[in-house]
Amino acid sequence: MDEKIEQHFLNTVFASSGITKEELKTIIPKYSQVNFDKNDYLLKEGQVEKKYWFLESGFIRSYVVDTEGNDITFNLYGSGDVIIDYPSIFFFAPTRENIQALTDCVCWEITFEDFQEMFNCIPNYREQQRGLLVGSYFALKEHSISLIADQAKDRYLKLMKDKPHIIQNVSLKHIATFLGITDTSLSRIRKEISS
Amino acid sequence: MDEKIEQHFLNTVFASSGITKEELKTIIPKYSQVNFDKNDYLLKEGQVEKKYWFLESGFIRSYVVDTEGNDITFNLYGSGDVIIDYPSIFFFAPTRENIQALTDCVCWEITFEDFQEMFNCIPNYREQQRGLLVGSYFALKEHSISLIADQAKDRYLKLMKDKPHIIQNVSLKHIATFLGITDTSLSRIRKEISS
DNA sequence: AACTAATCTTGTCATATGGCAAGAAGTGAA
DNA sequence: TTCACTTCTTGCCATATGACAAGATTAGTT
Repeated sequence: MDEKIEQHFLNTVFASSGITKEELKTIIPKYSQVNFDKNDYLLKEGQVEKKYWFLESGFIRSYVVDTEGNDITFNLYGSGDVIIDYPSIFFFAPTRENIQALTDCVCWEITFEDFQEMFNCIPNYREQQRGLLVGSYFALKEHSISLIADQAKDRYLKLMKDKPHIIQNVSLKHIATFLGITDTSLSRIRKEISS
Repeated sequence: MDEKIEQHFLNTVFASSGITKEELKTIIPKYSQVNFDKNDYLLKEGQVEKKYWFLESGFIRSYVVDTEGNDITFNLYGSGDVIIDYPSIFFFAPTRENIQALTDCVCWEITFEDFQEMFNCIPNYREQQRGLLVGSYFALKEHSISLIADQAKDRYLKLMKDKPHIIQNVSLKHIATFLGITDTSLSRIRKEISS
């Protein structure tokens, strides 16, 4: 059992937090592994999310379709990322996002109930989760600011720096809408950078 | 006492929900009136928000200063809006926003503790708050999508439709950064629309 | 009223990005 | 392999928006 926990993907997730090995024995069993095939949906618009996920391997994107029918990538996820839709999970609201696997994926799922219970009872877990969730919220906020303040090229360079594995594994058109530009423009930006 | 409650600004806020008069007698006393002068800060970057507000009258903006020193308006608030910073209040994280009164303001403040207690104990309150908070979160999300998918002119028209009082009372430069454009461009958009 | 500062408008020009379409390259299926 | 399909690149041109600077207008202060 101990060895099993030590090898566990979630062990690496919780590694740099103050969570003890004893606590891990309580925490890790609350997570269950879920595998998604390429193109599977984790969540579809209108559903209520009652759980959230850690992505161990694979790539996932969330997107919305706006009133004019544009498919816009709202977020891109790679190994180690948390996949969560806040209003859905915290306020039981039907989501407006679609979350879809871009490749085969291995995820670790936890229900909101289990999350809440541990959040209340295990201070180290609380601290770790707090940091994680805040981080993921801020990333979205900063991306939104970047759409206003930065050039497309700078946004691309930032993404390259922060999430190189995304750049290498997600198709250009999805990255483009995430960055708020067309695939044509992104292709040109790539060319410019490579020279 | 009853009359006092009926005239109350918060009464109008809760009016269209299923909240009963009896419940209002519990709820309203948890809110306290706070007045801000023009230019006062409700929250400064780095602080932890332990409460949130309803804005009865006046105008407020939240902004961030990005790495290049640009002042970017993140949100604009008018009468009836909720002023809240999610990660700060739900995860006790230091905020990255500055929230500042643009005019003298009358606000109604509630602590997170009181909010939580009533959220748990009063189902009608829970429903009402859920709708409110989800709405305010979605508005930000849709704004972010609009920055990608829509022309600046369309964003302006949308704001004009949704929050005409903001257009009329907030300075052009703040509206411009909120819409993700320069004040020069917004001035031209206004001219174009008026003709 | 007079003065200063802030806000808004307008002109000229530069440039980032989009729209469209053709071709190239890569991918998957039979 | 071959064929269809998607993805990516590239060219040409249009256009939305920005940068900068000069006035005009408005608001705030003494």
